[in-house]
Amino acid sequence: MYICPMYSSELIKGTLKTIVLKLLSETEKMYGYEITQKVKELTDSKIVITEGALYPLLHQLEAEGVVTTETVNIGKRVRKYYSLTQTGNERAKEKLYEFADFMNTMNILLDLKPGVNYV
Amino acid sequence: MYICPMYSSELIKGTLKTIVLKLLSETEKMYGYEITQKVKELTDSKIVITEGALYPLLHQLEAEGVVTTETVNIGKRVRKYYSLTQTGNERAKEKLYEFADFMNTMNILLDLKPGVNYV
DNA sequence: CAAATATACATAAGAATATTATGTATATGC
DNA sequence: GCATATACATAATATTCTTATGTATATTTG
Repeated sequence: MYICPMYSSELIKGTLKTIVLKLLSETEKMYGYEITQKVKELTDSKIVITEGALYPLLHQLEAEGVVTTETVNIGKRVRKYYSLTQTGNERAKEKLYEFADFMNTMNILLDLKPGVNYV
Repeated sequence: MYICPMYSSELIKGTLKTIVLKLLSETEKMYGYEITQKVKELTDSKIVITEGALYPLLHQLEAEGVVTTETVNIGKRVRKYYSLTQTGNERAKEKLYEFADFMNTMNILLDLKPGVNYV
């Protein structure tokens, strides 16, 4: 289920966890498929999360106690909701802060104009 | 030669090529060690490029015709200068444009205020 | 002047994170 | 009825980086 992402995959690498934590931090609970669709929608299909990357990450976050799960039956199908724990909320803030700082550093390094559209 | 980088390495992943191409695009020629020092200096040691990552990348870029090399003897030591080819200059522009666009997308996705300091 | 640190290259083993492919199954639109 | 969408999962592979190691010369400092 690969739909030509706009960016060379290198760039997206490493941002997935930050994206997932951010979305969960503002929506109480979300299920995997929902996350992929939300990201696709918000980025106009520029970033497309693959299942092979997302599900293992979610499982890892659960094992770390960052998220808890709740399985709901939708008709005969199963849906697995993820929500942040208290630890998860802190982790989300840390990750967002780190990313913002990283972007500042990259702006300086690459000499991009902060502010307006970088494009 | 690992000097605790400020960011979790995940984030830096994928940006190395962009950084190197950017530096080479504004300095005619640079050698590997010089690149590591310049990045350290410009980022206040927040981003530290390791040799194990840099040298293989430079070799790859040369193999792709993105850079050409010039070996200079400094005393009894060898220094290998890298400079962008014409193809390399275009590649650098593409990479920078892509990265700027990626940052915009991430700003929207993560709901960070564009403009001022993201921190 | 000896030892530590800095300069300068290179590569190999291993870890982390993603892609691609595959599998299973139900639901919906045409 | 068939294609597409929803919804999960995992395994094989690829990519990119860290860590470690190796070689060698130059400079600083106690």
